[in-house]
Amino acid sequence: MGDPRGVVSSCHSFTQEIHVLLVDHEKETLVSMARMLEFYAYKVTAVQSGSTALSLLLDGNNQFDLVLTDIHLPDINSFMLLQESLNRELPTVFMSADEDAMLAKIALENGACFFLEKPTGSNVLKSLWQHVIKERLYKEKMYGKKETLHQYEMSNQNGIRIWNSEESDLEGKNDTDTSSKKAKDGGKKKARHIGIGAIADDEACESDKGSRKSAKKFCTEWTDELHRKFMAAVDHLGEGRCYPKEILELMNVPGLTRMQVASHLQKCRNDNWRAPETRKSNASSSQNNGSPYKFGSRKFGSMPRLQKNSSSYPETSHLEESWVHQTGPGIYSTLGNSFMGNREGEYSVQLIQSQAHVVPNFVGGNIPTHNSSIQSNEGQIGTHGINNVTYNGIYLNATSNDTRDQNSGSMLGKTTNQNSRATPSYFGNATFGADSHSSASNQTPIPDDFFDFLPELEGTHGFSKYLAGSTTMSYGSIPETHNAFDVEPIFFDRVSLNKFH
DNA sequence: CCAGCAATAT
DNA sequence: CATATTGCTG
Repeated sequence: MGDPRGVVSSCHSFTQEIHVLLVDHEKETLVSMARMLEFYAYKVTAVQSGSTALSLLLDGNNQFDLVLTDIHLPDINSFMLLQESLNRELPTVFMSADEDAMLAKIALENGACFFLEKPTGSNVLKSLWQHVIKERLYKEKMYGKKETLHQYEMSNQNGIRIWNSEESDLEGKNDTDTSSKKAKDGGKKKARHIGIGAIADDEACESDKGSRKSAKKFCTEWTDELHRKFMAAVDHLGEGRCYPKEILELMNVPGLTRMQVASHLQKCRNDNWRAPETRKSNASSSQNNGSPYKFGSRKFGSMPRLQKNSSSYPETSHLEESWVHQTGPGIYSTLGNSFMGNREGEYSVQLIQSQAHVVPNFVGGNIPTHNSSIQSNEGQIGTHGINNVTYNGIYLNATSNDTRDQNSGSMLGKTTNQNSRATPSYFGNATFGADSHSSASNQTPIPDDFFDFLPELEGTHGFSKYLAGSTTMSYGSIPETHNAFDVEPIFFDRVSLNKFH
């Protein structure tokens, strides 16, 4: 790792590199793809011949996470490779230079999880890791092994993790009886339970005795990152005026729920929260001592639900300093620095969380069985969807056409330090930021040039159309609930904490 | 409907 | 233990 180019890539937050077995007879393609993959922090083993690939697979010394191969291999039938790959439960991605839809279909039907057209855009490659995750999720669901995911979760700093509710609610609590209050049926059932979360040390959760597979409760760990965002939002809103809902919107963390924020807020108000690092040490003595996060008691305001006084709305001045005009992916937010910013003058202000939009999503994904609604390319791949964007401090409700993930060309030279990393996050059912229709008050037309700097989508989308039949398209809005594996890939490319020596 | 709080659950 | 959830009050 430690990508010398400082590239923010989607793999960085994994503990483990994703090891790709790349197979392509054509040398040029092989090399360029390998480079691209490495650029995105994959570990790559590139081979030109199918037989070599096969033997690598067979020998078992290599722990690949994903196989990416041209479907046309001169020496062997690529489906043999596929077969072997599937035997090892490796997600397998085929690619092909020619647009052979039939072949693509066959490949998908036979277990390939994706089918790409060559040449393949970097954005597609960048998102390949998601197939790995998806595969693991699938295994977890099938076999109930959680260990599979574990290693990936361990280092996810931002801490978004997926969980799919739906299976749990079947048995969990049907609320059958008593009809308490919730019984009003209505729309949302309890689909909301996603989990986001960061991993925490996790062992805490070993409580499952095996019987109830899905009873797990996932929590989000309030990592520094998350808390920083939280604090930034709080600061932005003003001490007396920080309500969970607004904080949530400002934080703009997919999957985070209002309740969670409220809970965290509650804790912070009581000064009961410690940063993860400072946790494990003795809680005994004066706890508030060494913690970097110690707020004056009245940092959050107790709850003056009053004055909407516009005049005293938080000065934007300090915010403007923190804008980061990054040409990176996606979205720009002002959040991020205020809390850490001044601490010991250690960090410069800046950073930003950019939320790059949807990447060619598991389109074409052929994860066995779950009927899920794989979203169609045409419909969803773009960014019709997540539309909460902060721009110059103003919430936009964008309905864009093409703010997709971009290649990182523009970030090449400038992103920076070893601290930069990306945190891919994925989730099952999530509540995104604000709901799109509520606060009309906050909305503002998008400046004409807002999307101008966003790169064009390049590359191929793969063959998702073959699944279109079973698809629920969702243009323009986030579906309320997702299927279990309907994972929305969202990248948080972030450059954070630029240390100023 | 939502914020806030406290207690309780996991 | 840290979070999530619930029940209650406004």
